[in-house]
Amino acid sequence: MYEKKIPELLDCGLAISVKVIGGKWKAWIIDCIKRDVKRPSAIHREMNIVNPRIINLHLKELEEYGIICKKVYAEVPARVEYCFTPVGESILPVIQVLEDWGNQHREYIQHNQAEYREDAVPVLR
Amino acid sequence: MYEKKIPELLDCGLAISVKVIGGKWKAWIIDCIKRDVKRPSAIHREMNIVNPRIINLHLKELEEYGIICKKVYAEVPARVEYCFTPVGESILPVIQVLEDWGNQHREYIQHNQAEYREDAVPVLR
DNA sequence: GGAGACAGGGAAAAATTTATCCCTATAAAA
DNA sequence: TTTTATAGGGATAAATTTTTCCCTGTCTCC
Repeated sequence: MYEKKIPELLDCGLAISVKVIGGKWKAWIIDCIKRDVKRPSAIHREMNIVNPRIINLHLKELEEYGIICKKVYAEVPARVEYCFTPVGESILPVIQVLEDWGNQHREYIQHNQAEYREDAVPVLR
Repeated sequence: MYEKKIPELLDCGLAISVKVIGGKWKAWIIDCIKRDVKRPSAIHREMNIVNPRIINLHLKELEEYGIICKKVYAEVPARVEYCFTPVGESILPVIQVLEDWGNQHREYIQHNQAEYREDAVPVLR
């Protein structure tokens, strides 16, 4: 387990939010659970381009934050399911807002970035 | 300038949004500009715990995405100001949503994380 | 002339996150 | 008995982001 050398600044609400949903694959994972793909193996199957190890790390992180809840059933082989906590439910509409904004401006942003040239910045008088 | 070795996946809107606001200090920078702290030197003064170099990198990134617009005035010494583009304006309420959610659940999340213990996960029958 | 404010960036190191590889272990099915 | 599915993690490497250090200039003020 990696130990941070520089303490995080979590004084602002946005830092908290970004910490929760900012990981590379967290959004996808959350989306899986939202669609009832809630067992580790099922999530791994759907997110087959992502290393399962990473998915597990993200799941554990979300669990630590209290966004998702891990249920271990006493079956053999063990069955595990993740579901949202109430706070986890409450972040879903927030994610939807981000999703919508991103979809609405994807082209603009990608176009800008592709076309960007330092020398194009105009000098005003 | 660092060149990515693995192409980004920007197929989902959330990935776009996180890309735009996900940098370590972007939120603070955006907040500065929102409060009319828009000159590099002024931003550097306010964000004095952050290395100016980093702030400049983030500013350039936001400019590339078309979130902020750089104005260079033909004065000596050169005066530079950043302001929002229309798309930049449109992300402000999104950030507010994140800010609000984070503030609302900061304690819960930090408490959970502090208390988290693997062995506390119950086994269901 | 020297100090400080202004805007900016290269090179390299450090920190952090993500990825790969290869293990453990149990039980059902082939 | 070997394979497959389940869940999971250690060690290490690679990729990425963030940080530090130290430069370049111009102009104003003392």
